[in-house]
Amino acid sequence: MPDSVTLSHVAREAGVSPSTVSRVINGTARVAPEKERAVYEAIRRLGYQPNLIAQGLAKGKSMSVGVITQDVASPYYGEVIKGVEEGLSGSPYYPVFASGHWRPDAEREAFKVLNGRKIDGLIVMGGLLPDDELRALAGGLPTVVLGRTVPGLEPDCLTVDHVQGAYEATRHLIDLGHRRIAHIAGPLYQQDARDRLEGYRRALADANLNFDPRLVVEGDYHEPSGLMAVEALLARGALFTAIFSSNDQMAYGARLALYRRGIQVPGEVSLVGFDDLPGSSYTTPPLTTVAQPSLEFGREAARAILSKLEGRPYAFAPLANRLVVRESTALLRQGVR
Amino acid sequence: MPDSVTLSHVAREAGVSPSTVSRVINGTARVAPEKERAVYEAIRRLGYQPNLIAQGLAKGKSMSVGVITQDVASPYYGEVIKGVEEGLSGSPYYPVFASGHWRPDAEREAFKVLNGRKIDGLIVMGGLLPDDELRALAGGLPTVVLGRTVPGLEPDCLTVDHVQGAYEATRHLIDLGHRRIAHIAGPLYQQDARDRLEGYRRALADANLNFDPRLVVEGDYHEPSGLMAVEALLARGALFTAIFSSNDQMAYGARLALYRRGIQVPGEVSLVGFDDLPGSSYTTPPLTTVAQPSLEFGREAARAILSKLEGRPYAFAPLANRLVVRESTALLRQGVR
DNA sequence: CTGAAAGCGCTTACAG
DNA sequence: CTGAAAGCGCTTACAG
Repeated sequence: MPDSVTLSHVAREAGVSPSTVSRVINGTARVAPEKERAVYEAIRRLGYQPNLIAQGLAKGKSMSVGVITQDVASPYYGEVIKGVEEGLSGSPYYPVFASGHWRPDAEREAFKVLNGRKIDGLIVMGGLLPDDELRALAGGLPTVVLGRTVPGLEPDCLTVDHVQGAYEATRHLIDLGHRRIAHIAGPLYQQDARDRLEGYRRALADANLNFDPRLVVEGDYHEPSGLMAVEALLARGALFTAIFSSNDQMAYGARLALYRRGIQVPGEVSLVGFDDLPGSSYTTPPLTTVAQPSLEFGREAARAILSKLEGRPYAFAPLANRLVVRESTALLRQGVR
Repeated sequence: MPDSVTLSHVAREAGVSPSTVSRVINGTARVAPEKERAVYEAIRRLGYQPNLIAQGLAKGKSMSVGVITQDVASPYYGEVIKGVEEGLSGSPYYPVFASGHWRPDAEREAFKVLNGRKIDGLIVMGGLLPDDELRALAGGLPTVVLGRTVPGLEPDCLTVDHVQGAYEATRHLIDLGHRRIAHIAGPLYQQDARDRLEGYRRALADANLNFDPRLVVEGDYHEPSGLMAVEALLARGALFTAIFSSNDQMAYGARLALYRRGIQVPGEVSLVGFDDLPGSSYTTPPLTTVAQPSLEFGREAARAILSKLEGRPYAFAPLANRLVVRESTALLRQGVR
């Protein structure tokens, strides 16, 4: 932190008191036009920039909002983070990130750090912190929770309906004539993974198709688990003509497993993902998937926290997933498998 | 910022002066064992957490390092950011991110914000800020520049040798028998894109192959431009049996263009990328590419800035790209194209 | 070893 | 409209 020009310097330069300088900067009280001009002039001349740290201490707020994310390098969270960044830009608030790495203790640690930095608000993206701890946090701080619904905290929770998204994906496969549809589930300790499994089951049920547990394998949302899931399915002799993967990354893995086995997509097996990652329109073939409004998700979270910070309650805009049909799904060809 | 327990509360509770509490917290002077114990006890009982903002103001340092990144949601930067995060964790310093979006004015703005937050050090990832501005920044603040070399600032700049990486990629293709190798370049206003083009040219020259400008197309490092590049190549009737793409994302685009035309990879055209994004081992076929040590890149930056913050000079550990041969490249088949 | 005091750079009642 | 003063929560010479 190099020595820098302070408010007092500006005051001296402008021939007014520090209080006055503060007032013109914050527009917090009427100031004589000449003085105002003098202050602005001095600011310009000195290249003065307010010390946000000092401001924070004096005002009792740091003008920052903490964001607990799980993995900055994940393509999905990357988009959400970007949305938060965009949503906050232009406001006086600044995001400060901390990673939970999907470990409750890391999340607690992240919160402690953020708390020490006196954040004014908190955005929690998913995570595994128990509901009651989340409620405690939200009790002490304006909070927005992304991707999970915490009982008692509903108005602060923003989620997208994954059941519906998964339902549509499965329905799409059924409409194409598929009857034996495998599902690569996400880690079932996560709400969204359970929801997507549920959507899959409902679509089957509504089409009078039996749910066959031998057709579902649990993965961990990463590519290798998608590959292993297909291997597992094949190893157990499961018959299927389509796969609904709980996210795109696992679908990539599944795609590769199929490729290695020489199984055509979508010729022999149709494949649907979930998330619509940026790369999914560039897989071969381009992946049919459920698009999540991840950028908008982040923006919406930013808007919500901004409102709350100003003491206004906020009603989330409804956000919906939507199926994007590309080229990895096709009509069931009779006689295959 | 909810009302919280302050140092004075702890002092009162422990029956000592605030100074003493500060001293035991910071281990900044010897304190009588009983008092020390009393203080710790009080801290525990009250759940006290130091206010980093106030500490920052008093100490004249904020214990934070600013990180100017270009795009948080890019898969490549995501990894680097993660590396920085990891490298800083465990230290008392905390990263604060700001995005430059590859626009000099946005970078300036980002720096202003960070400056207002009184960061103690700065990590600049790439970007388009003119060299002299970067030198000015580095003059006022411990700085580490990633991915570009600024004249006069060499000891603060960490780069990987892209010329060498591109050379190896091209060489690999040549070794496979390819003679007509197309190159999809990155945006040539970026140093790394120019370096990779240079590596391509050198490898050709060393193999006594002519450089054919009709075989190179400039893209923008994103998928669509890779697709368009192949279209352009095809449209101009260029003959090639291999493509070296300046990054993986454009290679994905190229792959799709080839797929659409029914051109086999690697049967008819071999394809090499650069970056080794997490998804590249899961494309079909898995992509041969030049692996960048992106995570390590970020960690190294963190180590460097930490050293500098403690006043110790730092010599960067050498970081190298390495070719990862997967399945998108194959021996030239005679008679094709 | 330890406390009282001053100070970090701001803001904000309080007077006028 | 405007200045002097107190205060935000810490740290750190300065005395003792």
